[in-house]
This record gives sequence, C-alpha cells and structure tokens, in this order.
Amino acid sequence: MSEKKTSTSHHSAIKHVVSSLDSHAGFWLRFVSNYVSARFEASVAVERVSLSEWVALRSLFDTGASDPFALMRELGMTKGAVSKIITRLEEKGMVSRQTSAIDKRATQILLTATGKNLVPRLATLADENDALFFGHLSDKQRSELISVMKQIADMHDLKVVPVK
Amino acid sequence: MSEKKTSTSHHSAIKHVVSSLDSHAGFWLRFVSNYVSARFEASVAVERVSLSEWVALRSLFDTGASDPFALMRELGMTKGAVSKIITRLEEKGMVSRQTSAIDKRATQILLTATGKNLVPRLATLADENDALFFGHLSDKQRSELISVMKQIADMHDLKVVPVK
DNA sequence: TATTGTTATACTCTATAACTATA
DNA sequence: TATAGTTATAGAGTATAACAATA
Repeated sequence: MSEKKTSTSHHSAIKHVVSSLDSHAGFWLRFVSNYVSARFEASVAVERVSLSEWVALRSLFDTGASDPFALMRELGMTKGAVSKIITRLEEKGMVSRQTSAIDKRATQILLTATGKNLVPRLATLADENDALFFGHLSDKQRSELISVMKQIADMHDLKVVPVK
Repeated sequence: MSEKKTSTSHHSAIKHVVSSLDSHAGFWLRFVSNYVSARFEASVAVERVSLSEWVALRSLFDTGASDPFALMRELGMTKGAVSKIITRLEEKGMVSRQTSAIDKRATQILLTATGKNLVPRLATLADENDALFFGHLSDKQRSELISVMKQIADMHDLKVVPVK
C-alpha cells in the first residue's frame, strides 16, 4: 500500500494541511470490508441470491418463520423494500407467503424446501469467504478485531444488520 | 450485542448446522464500516457532496489537476460513471473541465476556488467522523487495527479506493 | 381510525454500449 | 483504426407515499 502522508495544498496562497484519506481507520475498514462483501456478493449471486436476500433467508432459517415487520428490523429497510425482497424470493421459489388465520392483514413468511436446502449451502460460502480474508489471522488477532468492532457497535448502539 | 451461537435447523428432518452470521469477522467489519461511512456520507451531504464526489475532490486536491482516466483508477469506476461525477461537480461549481491543447480529445479537470476551499472543510469532517468512532481506541489498538487491514489489502492485492 | 402489507412512482448510482471528435 | 470522453439506455436497489384490506 502507498504511504501517503499529510498533503499540503500546492495551488493556493494559503496552505491548507489536510490529513490523508488513508490515515483514517474508517478508510481501511471500508477498504477491506467492501472487498469482503463484494466477493461474497459475487459468490451468492451464483445461486441467484443478493446480499439483502441472503440476510432475509438467513433470518428466516434461524426463526423458522417470520413476518415482514421482523424482517424490516433485521434488514433495516422500509416495509415497501422488504415486500419487494419477499416477492423476489417467492418468485425464485425460496419462500412462500401465508396469510395469518388470526389477523388476515398479517403475513407469515416461510422458507420452502428449496430455501431450506439453500441456506446451509450459502452459509458454507460465507464461511469460506471469511476464511479467505481472515483465516490467516491468529486466534488472538481475530478475537481482538471482533472485540474492537463489537465495542464500537455497543458504544454507538448500532443495531441493524447492515446490508448495503 | 446479541450472542447468537451456531444455529441448528428446526424444520427439517436432517439437521443442518449453520454458523451464525456474527461469528464472521467480515460481518463485524461490514457492520461497523457501513455505519462509519453512512455517517460521513450524511455529514458531507450538508455540503452537497456524495461519497464518490468526495473521493474525486480529494484526489484532485492532492494532484492539483487530473484527468478522467486517473480518476477512473482512483474511483474504480467506468469512464461513463466518472464523466457523470465530473459533470455533477462542474454543475456545483467545484471543478472545471479544460480541453488539452496538445491532444484535443483529452480533458484536464481542475478544482475551482470553491472546490479548493471546500476540500479542507470536508477533510475536517472526515477527521471528526473517524475520531467519533475510533478516537477511544488506544494508539496500540488503532495501529494494530490499521495494520491488520493493510495486511489483508496487501495479501489480496486490493488497490482501488472503495466508494460504495 | 389505525394497522398490515402491496404497489406506483421517483430517485440515486453505476454498468454497458453506442456515439462523437480527435489522433 | 484506436483513443478520449460523452451520452443514451437499462438495471439494481431503496425511499416515499398512495392505496386496499382488515381490525
């Protein structure tokens, strides 16, 4: 990696000292994170699944069934966006909608057999992707990294699973 | 943060053991990184600048002037996308286009006075944003974090400034 | 009236590819 | 023909808000 240092404007009478982009921890986090996500996105795309669809499927797998409101929380999206994601998954035969008998406004979302079989396969891809980028770290390094991230998440009360 | 452990499918005859989302380092990186970026995006939006526009402005500030091809490399985008970003910045009076005298096909992109004044202000926002999320870390923790990220970037030959 | 969910519309961002001008 | 850059088109993804059905 290049080692850009603080840069000084060379086109102005007044010198503005501006810290370099890559002096920020946030820069490096985004740099790596975007690659990790992009590669995973490409690997699940082979199974015709997008990142947000994966998070939805994963959530449904854990809970057995769910409703759009729960998915809104998981995905951090509006109900309109969630509705479209469910429709896409339905069209691919991975989930089905079922109107609640108790409250006919409410919908239950269920994984189909196809969806149930798919999730473990995608989870394996997630494992492999993580190993590719972080597998070389020592246990201590990995747990320190995760611990620092969790600490920041706690400090700022970050809650929604990030999709984008 | 929740401490989800390995989950076991409870709706299938065969039990699929699937590692939890948040057992992955990549999950936590994305989790934090997306918040850090989203907050910075919101803070530069006050100055009518998007993330990709910021990277372009920052690059132009460092180099004094540039051409679309150099920006393509910096931004990791196609020439069409870069052309549009330049047009947007031009419309906001932050950069100007100038046809090269030597090769009339080529364009130089220059920061205007407005653009030159803007970059240090945005850089301050970047500093503040980074401090907000990573300022509490010890010097050792911060440098260890950055060092791990740089190591991964080197290993996988990651090169383009990530924008999205 | 309030709530659940869908749908219509619009917007941002970017890729692809056709196109113009210059070399 | 090749290259620099623009523009037309399309697609993904999401928000907003209008809407229908149910409570």
